[in-house]
Amino acid sequence: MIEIYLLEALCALHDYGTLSSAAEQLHISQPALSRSMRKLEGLFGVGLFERTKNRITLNDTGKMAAAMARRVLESEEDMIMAVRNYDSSLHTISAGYCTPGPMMEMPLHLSRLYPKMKVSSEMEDEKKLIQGLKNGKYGFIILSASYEDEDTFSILCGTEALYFSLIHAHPAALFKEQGLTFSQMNGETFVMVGEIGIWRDLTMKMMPDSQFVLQDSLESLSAVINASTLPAFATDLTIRLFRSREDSGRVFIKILDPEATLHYHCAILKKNRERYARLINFFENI
Amino acid sequence: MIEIYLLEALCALHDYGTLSSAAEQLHISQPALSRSMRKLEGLFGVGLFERTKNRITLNDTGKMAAAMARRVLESEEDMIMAVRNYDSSLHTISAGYCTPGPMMEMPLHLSRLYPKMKVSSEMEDEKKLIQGLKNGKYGFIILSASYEDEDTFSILCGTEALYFSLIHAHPAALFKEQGLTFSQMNGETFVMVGEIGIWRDLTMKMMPDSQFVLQDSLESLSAVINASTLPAFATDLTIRLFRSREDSGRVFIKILDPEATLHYHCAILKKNRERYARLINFFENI
DNA sequence: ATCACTTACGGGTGACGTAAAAATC
DNA sequence: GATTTTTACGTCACCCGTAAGTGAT
Repeated sequence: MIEIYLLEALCALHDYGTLSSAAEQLHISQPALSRSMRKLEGLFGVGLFERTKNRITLNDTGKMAAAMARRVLESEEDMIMAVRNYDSSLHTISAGYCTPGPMMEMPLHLSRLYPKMKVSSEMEDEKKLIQGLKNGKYGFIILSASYEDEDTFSILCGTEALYFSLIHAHPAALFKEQGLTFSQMNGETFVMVGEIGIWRDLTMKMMPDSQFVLQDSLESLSAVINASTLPAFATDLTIRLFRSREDSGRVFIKILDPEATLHYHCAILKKNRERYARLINFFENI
Repeated sequence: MIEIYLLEALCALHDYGTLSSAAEQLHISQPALSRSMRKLEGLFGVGLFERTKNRITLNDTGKMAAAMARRVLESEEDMIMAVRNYDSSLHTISAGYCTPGPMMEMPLHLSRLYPKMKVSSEMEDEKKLIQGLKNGKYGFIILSASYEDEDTFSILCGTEALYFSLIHAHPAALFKEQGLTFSQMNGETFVMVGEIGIWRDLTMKMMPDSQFVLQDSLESLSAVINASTLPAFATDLTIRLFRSREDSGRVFIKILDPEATLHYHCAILKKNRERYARLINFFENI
């Protein structure tokens, strides 16, 4: 068989036209490349070059061989990447989420449950999550409702309750103990992160008269929240995760509407039940 | 990049299951193969094997890598064959013929006109010849009639006249000087080769009441002809080519019908006119 | 004179084989 | 004890680089 380095050399010669420049490109000496080309002709058993005394050019066969060699090189490159990706996929748990809360929380649990696995997280709308679960993109997905079909089962895996985040001076801050409803705050202007999954549709639907100032990321959000007096949102989960960072002058008031509490369900393909046994067991013992 | 010999080693291990038997198959020592597999893992940057103390097996990634490696090897093999075939095609003149006469005669001329070229000859019906000319299978074709279209031109390149070949004792042998017509021999039984292209359709059409004893090859035909008293066929061309071999007791009588003389035309793609200039010139000077 | 390819020669990397050890069946 | 893999070590092939030579621009 013909070794790869010879094919690479042939392609380099095809690309750069002369032995010298191709050799430079390949980081080898020019005589070495000259020898390789001779060797290549021997292995093919076919003439590939027109040689004059101080010039070597690819003949028709040589050009054709270079073109085909490039395809072989590409196919090898593809193979290497495919193998690496496959190996990587065997060592990573890919999860899809409908909201940022679980997406922030789950990797902590996963890295404890599967110490040797890498974790990859992604937020998408629920339709794409289900699609990705079925085509293998995700190992499991976190939805806001149960999902079952012939290939798929799901289990309840937690809840997340929405809160208003208000400055103490806000009139509604008085409702701290008793809670508020969406309708009571309808019409106010809120600060909100763009990437909050289904929360966004929910709040817009429940408070159709409100305006929402969107922020790109959680970082800029907390800056704006701290600097502004506008109401914002939090959830029990984010309050717990970030409480230590900033108790700074905001009061969190539970939203009483049942829609304000999401019941998360983890959906997994039935054929993968075994692989995610530890995760399932973890959810069942919450 | 990963060299081919490593991929071959991986595939051998996949096929034979153990290092020892794979090494034997590859004609290398077993430790050498062991090292190669370690090197391969290094190059992929990925584990490919499950190793116990005295057993090595491909893991999932390894099996997948072996499968993909095999495809790379096949693609390289294909490339090598394609290059060799392409080179060969550049150095051979492929011709298609409608009858055996020119097919026997032309290679002699061709090897003189194109001393460095190989010659490949084939007999087919005229429809397939034209098809083959257009798709590049043939460099030129010899037809029994002129053929011209937007891509193709043809030139008259010779004639071949059909003769009856009779034993001297045959009554019709008396017509030696004056010739015979198909109708005069219609009804007789002839010995005939199977592979004579359009001659066969012609004789059957012109002598619908005759029977034709078919022989596989020219060799068996001449044996049968010599041993038998049945009439047979010859042409000016075959008489000239084989006369030296056997003047043996047969008389050749020209067939007078105009259909018995074929006017051969050589068809060539217009784009190849330059390439076949010597051949065209040869035909024009006959 | 410079550039480009080839030939010639010496050196080093690395792939190989042999031998031996370790472990499993 | 037979088989299989790994480790260790010495050898050899082969690919490489330097240097010199030839011919063309």
